[in-house]
Amino acid sequence: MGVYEELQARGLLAQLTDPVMIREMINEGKATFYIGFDPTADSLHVGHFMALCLMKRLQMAGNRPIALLGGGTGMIGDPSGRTDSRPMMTVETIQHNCECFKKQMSRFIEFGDQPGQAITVNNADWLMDLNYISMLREVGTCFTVNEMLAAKAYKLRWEKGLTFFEFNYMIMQAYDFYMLYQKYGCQMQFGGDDQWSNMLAGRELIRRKIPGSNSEAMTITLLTNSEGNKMGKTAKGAVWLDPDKTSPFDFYQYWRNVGDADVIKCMKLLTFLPLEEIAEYEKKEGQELNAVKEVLAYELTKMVHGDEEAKMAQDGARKLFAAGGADTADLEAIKLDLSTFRDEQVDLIGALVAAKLATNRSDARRNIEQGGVQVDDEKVTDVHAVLDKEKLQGDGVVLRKGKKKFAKVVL
RNA sequence: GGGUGGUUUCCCGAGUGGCCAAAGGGGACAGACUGUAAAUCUGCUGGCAACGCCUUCGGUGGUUCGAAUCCACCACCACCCA
Repeated sequence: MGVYEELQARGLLAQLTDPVMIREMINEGKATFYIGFDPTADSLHVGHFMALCLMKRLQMAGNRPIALLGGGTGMIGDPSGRTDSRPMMTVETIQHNCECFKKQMSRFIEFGDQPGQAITVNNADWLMDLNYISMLREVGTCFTVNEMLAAKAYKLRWEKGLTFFEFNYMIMQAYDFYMLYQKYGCQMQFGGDDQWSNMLAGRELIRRKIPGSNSEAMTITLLTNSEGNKMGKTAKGAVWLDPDKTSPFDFYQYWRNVGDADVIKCMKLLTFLPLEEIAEYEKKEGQELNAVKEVLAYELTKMVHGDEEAKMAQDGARKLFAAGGADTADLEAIKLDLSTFRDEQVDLIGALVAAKLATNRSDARRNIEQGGVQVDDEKVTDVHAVLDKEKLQGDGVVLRKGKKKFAKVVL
């Protein structure tokens, strides 16, 4: 089975310009391809991770990846598939984010000068110095506004408006492909499915500028759950790959808690587990799926944070959610500052806030009133409850809010 | 450049002088049921030393016993016409 077939079997392929051609190119393992990453934040997230995995898969098949950092396109911001325009970033932020991306990427992809090794390029190198008039004459003539407006990716913007500024994004990305084609013989561009319009524009540009040229584009499925919503997002924001932004434990938990309907899909799309193994998991039903979710969470955490962190996250989670009560012995204790409490009394409300289990005192009070708070496995419903000082000075007290939030506090 | 409409709590969105900490929905959080899932049902959702007090309805100033609501100016946004 070639890479192409593997990708297909995993359900990764979304849209392709020429399936036969692409299949031949990537299976043979001699292709040079690129994937673009705009530095929209100081850490990669799950969506990027999928793209990196694709890179890795293709690299393992012998192809040469180019990771394109969008130091130039980041100056604009891709409006594709978005309802709102992106906030404008300063040059410093963009540079900083590019650095962060680079660092994280090198954990997954092998970069270097040897054949088969990946390279990074930054489109700021050619986009920033473009001259408006010569750009219009050189590239602007290759596109009609009619065509550009027809792009599905802008549909969401009909209501809220699309600025001319953002409208140009497509041209910039097209220009990237054109540049990489010339400089590196890069014949293929891959990316998320929301990039399709932009990728086609690039292909179009190459076709018009370079007679006899041939370039292809392919998109991979966006990671959505069974309800059609984007995965990798929580109420607090994205699930980041940076351990300082999303701890390995939270990362693990995110995948441990995916819906039943999404486990197998995630496994196929995100892990490198062999398809035969996944086929076995696919037979599981109901409660048995919990074991499959553990495998998924472990695998992903291992890839992103390493073996050790993955084991720790798994152990921690198992202990916390063990039947017959949580094992909280290993919880890291949070030291309380007595001077922040009144009358030298550690009230439960204050302790919950100090342990960050509640955002403020009102929130803590509500949770207590609703029976969501436990102190050392005892439900407490008295909002005026005070914690035992001797215990606090000894082993500490374990606070629990809801089913999944624990904290240990000591004095 | 001209015209019209708008800016409300995390988001959407009601509210056009007191009964407004502000309907309804979404989301979040908690409870029940469970499998650390989903669905469903219930509660809850500005803050505080909490049957009370304090701060909020784009900004500033004003009218009034009383303003999210009325007036003036400013800022921003949307749509239509050019």
